[in-house]
Amino acid sequence: MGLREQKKAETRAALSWAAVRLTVERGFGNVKVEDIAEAAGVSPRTFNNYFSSKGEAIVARHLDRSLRIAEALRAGPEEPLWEAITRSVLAQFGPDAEAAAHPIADAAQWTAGVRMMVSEPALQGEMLRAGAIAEAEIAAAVADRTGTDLQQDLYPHLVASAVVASINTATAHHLRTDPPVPVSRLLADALTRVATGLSAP
Amino acid sequence: MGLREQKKAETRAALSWAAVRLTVERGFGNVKVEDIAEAAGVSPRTFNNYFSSKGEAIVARHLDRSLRIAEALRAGPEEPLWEAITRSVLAQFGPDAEAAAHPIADAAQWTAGVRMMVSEPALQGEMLRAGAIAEAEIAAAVADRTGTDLQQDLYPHLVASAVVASINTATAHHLRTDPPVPVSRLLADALTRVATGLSAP
DNA sequence: GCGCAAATATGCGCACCACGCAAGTTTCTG
DNA sequence: CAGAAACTTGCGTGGTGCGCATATTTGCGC
Repeated sequence: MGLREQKKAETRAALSWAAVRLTVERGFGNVKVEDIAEAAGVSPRTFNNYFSSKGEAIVARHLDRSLRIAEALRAGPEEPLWEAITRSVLAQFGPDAEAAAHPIADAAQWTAGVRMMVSEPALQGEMLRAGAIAEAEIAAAVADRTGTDLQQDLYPHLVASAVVASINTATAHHLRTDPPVPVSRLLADALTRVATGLSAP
Repeated sequence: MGLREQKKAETRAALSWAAVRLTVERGFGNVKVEDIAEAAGVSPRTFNNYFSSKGEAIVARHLDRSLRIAEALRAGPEEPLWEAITRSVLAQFGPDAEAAAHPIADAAQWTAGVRMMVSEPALQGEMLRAGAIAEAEIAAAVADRTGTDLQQDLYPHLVASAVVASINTATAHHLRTDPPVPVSRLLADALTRVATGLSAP
């Protein structure tokens, strides 16, 4: 990667991280793009060269992580579909390498801020949209694995949307529970249930 | 219903319908709030008393329909869960009584406009958010039927999100196919697959 | 019928936002 | 090292969401 793309990726990451941090700390409505740009050491106008809205910046990390699921699905070995899916999903929700770069001082306060953030209507839409974008990639990967056709068959899209729905549900439940249940446990449970027909417990 | 609520519902419906029609005809970016308000015979400021954004107005009918699924689920007879779900969902996508009130002149042109509309990023988020709102109601209805706990159990949320995902996937596939496959057929297929474990076809 | 309280519609104003355009500045390439 | 390409920045504009004050309409008790 050249110096150019390097700096670009750094600026993007800095903007996205600043957007998340400030939103969690102050609330969505109390953060101006100007603040985010300043925190990332860049002009306000530049912000919109990277993201077309505050919400997009905040959700960028979630989107990246979701897209990595599709990557992992393509890269993995031959194995039954739902094993591959479970492996690919859990790999993105394990011990987070990024977490080390942004240490959280007060975990409880951070969680409270995150709860505020995800309850913001404007961000809910953006978050779900990120999932939908990843869903398209996942559907393509599933089509490859199963020999189905994206244009003609409902199946790969259905699987992909069920996977994304499982992720959304598991993370939402994680934020709902107190004390918090680990996301990986909830994810594994959700995917297993979906893969076996969602019969009443 | 008193005269007051009556008029309110009418205004709301008029605004939402105007928003959809104008957006389908001209494209999202070429419709101003002012236009929608004018088409509904109301002041621009009043628009924001009903909806807090253009997107919300456009998606209102979709939201209402989705909420009716939860209603139907509560109202229905005792029967196996997935039978009840399928019945409740299909009831909202049958011969549309609303369609009679708003006859479409050129079906092909309308479909093209709808395709433009759903490809608008801002509206995708709003659409998905409407689904998420209905999802909460559906989850509650499922919890009732299955004796599970919304706060503690993942199951009702998982079922609800899978149902909403099925609807989204089926309608998206409907818009993708040419000639169009009936939505009801796609919906029934999707729900059946989800209820039986999404094994490869 | 009648008048009062509550709900609703409207006008006005403000802060913010997304984005096009036209420089200025940095990085890549031969 | 020079020219091209990519990126950043400042400025201006149209549009939006919403708080606040006011006028109008509706519902309700008498």
